[in-house]
Amino acid sequence: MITVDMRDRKPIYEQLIDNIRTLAVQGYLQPDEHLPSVRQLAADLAINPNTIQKAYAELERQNVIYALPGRGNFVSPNIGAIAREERARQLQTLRVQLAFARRAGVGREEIEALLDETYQIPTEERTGDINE
Amino acid sequence: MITVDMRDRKPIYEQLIDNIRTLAVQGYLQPDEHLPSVRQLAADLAINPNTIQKAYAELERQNVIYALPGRGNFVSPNIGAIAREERARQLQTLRVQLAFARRAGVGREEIEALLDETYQIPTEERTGDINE
Amino acid sequence: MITVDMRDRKPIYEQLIDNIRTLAVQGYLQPDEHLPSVRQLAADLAINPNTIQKAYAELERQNVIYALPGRGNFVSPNIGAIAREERARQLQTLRVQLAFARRAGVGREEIEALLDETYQIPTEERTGDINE
Amino acid sequence: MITVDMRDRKPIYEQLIDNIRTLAVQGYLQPDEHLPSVRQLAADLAINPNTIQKAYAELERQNVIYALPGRGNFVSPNIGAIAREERARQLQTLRVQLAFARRAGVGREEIEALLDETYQIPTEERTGDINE
DNA sequence: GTGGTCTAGACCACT
DNA sequence: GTGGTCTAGACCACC
Repeated sequence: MITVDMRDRKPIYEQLIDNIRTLAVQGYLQPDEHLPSVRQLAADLAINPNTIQKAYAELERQNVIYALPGRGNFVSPNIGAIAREERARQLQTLRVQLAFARRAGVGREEIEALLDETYQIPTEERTGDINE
Repeated sequence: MITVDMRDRKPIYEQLIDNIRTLAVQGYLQPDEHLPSVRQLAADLAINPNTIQKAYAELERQNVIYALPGRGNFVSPNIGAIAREERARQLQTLRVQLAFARRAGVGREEIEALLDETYQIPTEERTGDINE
Repeated sequence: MITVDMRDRKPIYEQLIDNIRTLAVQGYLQPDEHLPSVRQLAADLAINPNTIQKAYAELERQNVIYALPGRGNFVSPNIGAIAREERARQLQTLRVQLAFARRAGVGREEIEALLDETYQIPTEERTGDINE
Repeated sequence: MITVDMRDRKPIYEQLIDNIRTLAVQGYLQPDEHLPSVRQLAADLAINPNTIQKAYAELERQNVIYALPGRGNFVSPNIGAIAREERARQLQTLRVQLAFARRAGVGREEIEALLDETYQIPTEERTGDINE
């Protein structure tokens, strides 16, 4: 689901880019899937069509989508490879950052806590065995 | 204990910087503690004094140690505060990087594996007690 | 023009750092301008390449220049912003120091004299036109 | 005249120290001159006597004044020498700072402007010749 | 060719 | 003894 948060200080077109990119990279969008048209999405989100166009243009530049003039915008057929590259890069960066954090004296428990925070596991699920 | 690995492609002086910085930041070195002299450490590690000097100079620039010419090199008295700032900065960077990794589709299990790798839990301990 | 004074008690590499930094900050060096190679400058100034290398390394750490291994050393493209920040910082420090000096009983005439000394106005120019 | 500014974020006893030190160093107080008693000054400034005492104690430690128990506090007979040392030190520091500022690209006119600001010459006095 | 690292050996100023 | 600077000469990886 594509959404935007007007109160967020991040520009709307950046929210759109991150949003669609994440959906594509995480496999929620299929290769060559037809994306909503600029006008349609602008109407749905009550946003200026120019903003949508700006986001689509940047996504095309990133090879995440491609445009067929007069037909619409589609998810790149290479989206799988792009996703794999992105994953590998983030994983490598994370490996390095973990080493830095450990060297700075950060304990494993603290990182586990960050993980809980990042993956947003509600307290009920985590401590569910109390009531089972 | 200060050591260097000649086979490591990382420069010796960088190994020394990271090594001593970690010792100081993790509390193994006391504030104002007297470090081995340039010549002494060079002899102990079978390394040229210039290389030790290069490492000590950079550590002084980072405010991790301070030098009294004619007296020796000493752990900075502010080392505690420096360590805390470093920890906070690395933790914040890690939080951001974890969010990026998750958005790229990295699963929590993969990060747990990286954690095992980072904190160097021997394979025996990690898998042994599960099914035995 | 980059020069060094062997008779000066200030270390050669510090002279080089100050010298090049001043040239860059005052706009005599263009962003991304190619600096003399380590060996070339060493030959020109009749100085050991290691000393040049030490100066270049510190300038890179200060973000005044950047190195492309195998290509050479270049003036930082951000040199303009770096110069502006430096100027503002020095001006503020000077403002504080002037207040201290005045409180210590230093008169304005003495500071004017220091200014003449600092900006090296030849005696002829300074006194000549007053009574002539 | 000894004054304090309650709204200033600088501690009152530091204001007192700077204030009295400046008066002594600038020659407004004579060697061996009798300073107001702790109680008298406390009453005049509507300040706790302990604060006055703390300031007098620090000034005695700096050899700016000396205390005769039961008699009172007096300006040090060496105040002249102390003032000269202080002046010389501030002048030297200023000389160095001026060199730094010049190297950062600060022009002489800017420093002249700072001087006007520091020595607080009202515009009327400076441009007095307009109405003379 | 370039920057970057390391070694060996020397000298200085300071404690 | 200590840190700090400098030289001379070598080797590596990269372009």
